[in-house]
Amino acid sequence: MPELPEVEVTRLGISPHLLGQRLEGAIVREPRLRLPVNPDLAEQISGQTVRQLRRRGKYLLLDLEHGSILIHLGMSGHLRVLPRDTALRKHDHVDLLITDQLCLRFNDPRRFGALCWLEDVDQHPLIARLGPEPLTADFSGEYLYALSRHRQIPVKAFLMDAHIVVGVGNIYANESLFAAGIDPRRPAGRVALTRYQRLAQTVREVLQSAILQGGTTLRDFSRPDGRNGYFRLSLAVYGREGQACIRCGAALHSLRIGGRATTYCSHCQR
DNA sequence: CTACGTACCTGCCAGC
DNA sequence: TGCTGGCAGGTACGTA
Repeated sequence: MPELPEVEVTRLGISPHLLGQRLEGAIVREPRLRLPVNPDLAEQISGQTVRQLRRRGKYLLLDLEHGSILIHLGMSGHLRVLPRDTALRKHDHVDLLITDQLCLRFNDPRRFGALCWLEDVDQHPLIARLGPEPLTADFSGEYLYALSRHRQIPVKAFLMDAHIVVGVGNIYANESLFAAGIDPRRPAGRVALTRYQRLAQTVREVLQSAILQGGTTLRDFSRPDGRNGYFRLSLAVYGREGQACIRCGAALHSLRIGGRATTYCSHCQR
C-alpha cells in the first residue's frame, strides 16, 4: 500500500475532479471489502455535492452534504478518475459517478480496502480511536515518550500502531528508525526522550519527502494520474537486506517484527 | 491492559 | 513449462 504519503498523493490527485461536484450515483460490482459496501450506496450518495476531501491517517474521507464516504486502500487498493466507459479491469469493485461522464474507480485485488457511506464518519470506531497525525503539532517526541513508558513492545511495532500515531506503515517505519539511529527491536519503553524527539523529526521528514516525490512506487501503487512515485530511489533500508548501509557500509540485517519484514543496520541503529 | 499470532485475499516470484 | 510455497505496502480480532 498505500501508506500515508501514497494516500495523500492520491487525495491531491483526485481532489480537483471531485471537490464541489455533484455525485450522480454509484456502481457496485463487488461489495465484499474489509468493510462491506452499503447495499444502497447509489441512493445514499446520489444528488449530493462533495464538500470536502480529507485524509485521516490512511483513510480518505469524502464529506458530502449528508454523511461521508470512507475509503481505505488496504494493501493493494487504487483510485483513478476515468471516463465512465473506460474498459473494466479485473478487481474494479466500485465506480462513483461524477459529472461530465467521469467516474472515480476503486480497484483492489486483495480486497483489504474499504469504501462505504457513513452517517457520521468521525464517530465511527475505526476513525474515532486513531492517534494523532504525524504531520501536525500534536505529534512530538514528548508524546511518544509519554505513551511508551513501561511498554515492552519493539519500538517499530509501537510506531506502526495507528492508535499511537497514524500513517506510519512498514516502509516508512523502517526508514524513520534508520534515520533516527534507533534499533527497531528496542523495547519502546527503553527509548530515551531525546531519541524520541529525533524519531518524531525523522518520521516527519521521511513522510514529507515521500509526499513531495509522489510516494513510493512498488509493485502495485501508482498515482491516480498513472505516473509513478520516485521515493523508492530514496529508500535507505527498506528492501535492501544484505546490501551496504549508506552510512557505514556494513551489510544490512533483516528480521521479522510483528510479522513484518524489518531491515536495519546493526552498527548505526542502537 | 499488553503482546502476540492469525486471518482476511490475490498476485507474483523464486525454487524445484 | 508448470506447480508450490512464501511473501507483499494494512488492520482487526482472538487468546493468553
